Amino acid sequence: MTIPTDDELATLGAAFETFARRYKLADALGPEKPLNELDKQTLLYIAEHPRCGPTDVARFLAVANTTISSATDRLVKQGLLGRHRPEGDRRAVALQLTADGEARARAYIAAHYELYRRMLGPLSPTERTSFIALITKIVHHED
Amino acid sequence: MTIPTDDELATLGAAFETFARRYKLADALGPEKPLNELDKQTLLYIAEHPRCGPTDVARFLAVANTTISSATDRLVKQGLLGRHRPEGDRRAVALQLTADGEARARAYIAAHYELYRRMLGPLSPTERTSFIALITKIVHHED
DNA sequence: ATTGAATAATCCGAACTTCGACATACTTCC
DNA sequence: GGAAGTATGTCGAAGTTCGGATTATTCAAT
Repeated sequence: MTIPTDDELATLGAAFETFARRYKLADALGPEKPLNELDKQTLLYIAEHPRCGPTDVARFLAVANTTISSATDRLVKQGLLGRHRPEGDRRAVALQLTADGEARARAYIAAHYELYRRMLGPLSPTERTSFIALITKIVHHED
Repeated sequence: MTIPTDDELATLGAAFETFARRYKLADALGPEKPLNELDKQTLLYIAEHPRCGPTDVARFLAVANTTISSATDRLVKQGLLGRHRPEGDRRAVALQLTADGEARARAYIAAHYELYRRMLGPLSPTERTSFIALITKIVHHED
């Protein structure tokens, strides 16, 4: 493999910094008070993994179990999440979003999509396809 | 402007999520205790803007002034940063990294570069150039 | 069947972080 | 000289994360 030049790396780094700074979710979606980052990630994970347990979330987000316990507490308190004891294993807890929680998750996803649209805006359709292909290639590579 | 398809957006979103999760700085650089995110950003900003003031940092990082006050306190306490009263305006404070601070900043930058190298690894030289050009185009666009 | 280890989740308290209100020191502008 | 404005810091309240104990349940092995 040829080695990227320092120049290339510097350009990429500068681009990423601006990227991260500019394309930030404006989390003032409505009258509801915004969730902190962990709670948002938790909400989104549960949206995609209904009836998962706190430990699954903790592993995925790489935080302590007790931290997820706090996060789910906050989400329950805000009426976005329900905790249920499944029949099979009564030690466990199955997390599931309420209707409000689902709506909130959908709103976040919509906001993400809007962000992606803005990102892709400056690119032509060909460039867009190319960009998506390249980043997908980067991500799909195991290392 | 043609509109990106939902499919494209979904692919891009999935890629970004994996991207953010995978390419995360392992901040265990050495025997020193790792800096928290804000302190790291502060360190890097000061590295690039020597003799800047706390308010500059606060504006750039979009946090309260007192928060930067705490962050610089921590950095000073760890011997990475010095505060000086400039002659011109004695209300102000000029922030400047110590030798240790500079070394630490260089280490972070090196770690970033290493990360970028790993990212670009799966791409051919042509693809690499293309990717960097595309992301630069996205970022340079005013919207 | 019983007991002991393993597992899922939570409670509790310590440490840390962020930030708003207020305070302090200095500068600038009449 | 004094009022108003600017740069920064102090202090305390509120919120967050996490390790260590605790509770409840399941599993495994006798």
